[in-house]
Amino acid sequence: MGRSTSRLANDAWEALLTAHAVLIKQMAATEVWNELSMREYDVLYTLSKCPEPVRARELTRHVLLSQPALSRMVDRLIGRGFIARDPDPADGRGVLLSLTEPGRAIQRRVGGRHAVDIACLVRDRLDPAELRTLEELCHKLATDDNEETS
Amino acid sequence: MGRSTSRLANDAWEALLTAHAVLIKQMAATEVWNELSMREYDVLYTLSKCPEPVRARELTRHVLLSQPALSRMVDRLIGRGFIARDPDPADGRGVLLSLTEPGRAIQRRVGGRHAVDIACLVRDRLDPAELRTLEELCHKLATDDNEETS
DNA sequence: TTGAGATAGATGCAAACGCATGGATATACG
DNA sequence: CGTATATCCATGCGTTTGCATCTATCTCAA
Repeated sequence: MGRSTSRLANDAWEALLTAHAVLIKQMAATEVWNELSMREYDVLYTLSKCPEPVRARELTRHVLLSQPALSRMVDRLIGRGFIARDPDPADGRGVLLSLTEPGRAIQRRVGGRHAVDIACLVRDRLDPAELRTLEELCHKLATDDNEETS
Repeated sequence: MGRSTSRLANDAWEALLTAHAVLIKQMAATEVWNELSMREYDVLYTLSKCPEPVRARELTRHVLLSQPALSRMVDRLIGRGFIARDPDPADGRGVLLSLTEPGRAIQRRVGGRHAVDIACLVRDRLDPAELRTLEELCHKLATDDNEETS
């Protein structure tokens, strides 16, 4: 008590930032990322959760990359045969991105190994109830107010 | 209920990752970063919390940058007059980094504006009790087990 | 229908990154 | 004391990033 709401918000954000940095560093140190960098995995993982092909613009919103950076990363992932890019029949400007079978396979393989690391790093520090609470709070935090009306 | 602990851990981590990405993107879109990029601010902010000069190695641990990337960022920040680099009298290999007065000034200025953004983005979504809980859970998460014995 | 403005994605280019490595100093051990 | 090994930071180099900009397409109003 005594801390203003603003101070509380900043302290919580800094704690989240620190937790993110610490865990990312520890995860980056594992042997999981030999065939796929974390950023590349992030793109494939996001795609893997989309039942249908997605617009590149949509992907940019969910991945921490600028639009040109994503565009070129897509080029590279296409070159490696992991994703496909097709014109959007509903919008001549847009492209639709989707995982190929090899792309889905490598995402599953890397994702499986990564999930083990996550569990090892997180399980020792938070119990199930805390994990659920953290998940709920982060979901609230991630609520994009401009996205609700869609 | 029904989700295994591993599943819980992965879901919580994904939620944290998403919250981080969403908020970072929204913060990056503000006018705060004209004179200092977020990564540069991160370095200056970390330095600002150190009462004494810090070793570069120590800074690398707290900032999400590789050692060479930090080394060069330090070069640039020195060139702009924001930080100072001196040899460590206790260890001929090491360097000690510290904020200069202009560096402290710009960190305070940018930090002040940034804090307003943080408060605006976070306050609407979590109440004070939730903020405190989130901070506590993130602190637990960030506990580096290899750092306790120092 | 057409012309102005908005939006999607690609590309040129300089800046910044990570990996591998090098030179210098500290530490451990015979 | 001397040599092997580890640690710290800087630098070479190829890759990736972000900013600005370009082209193409869509939207909407006159």
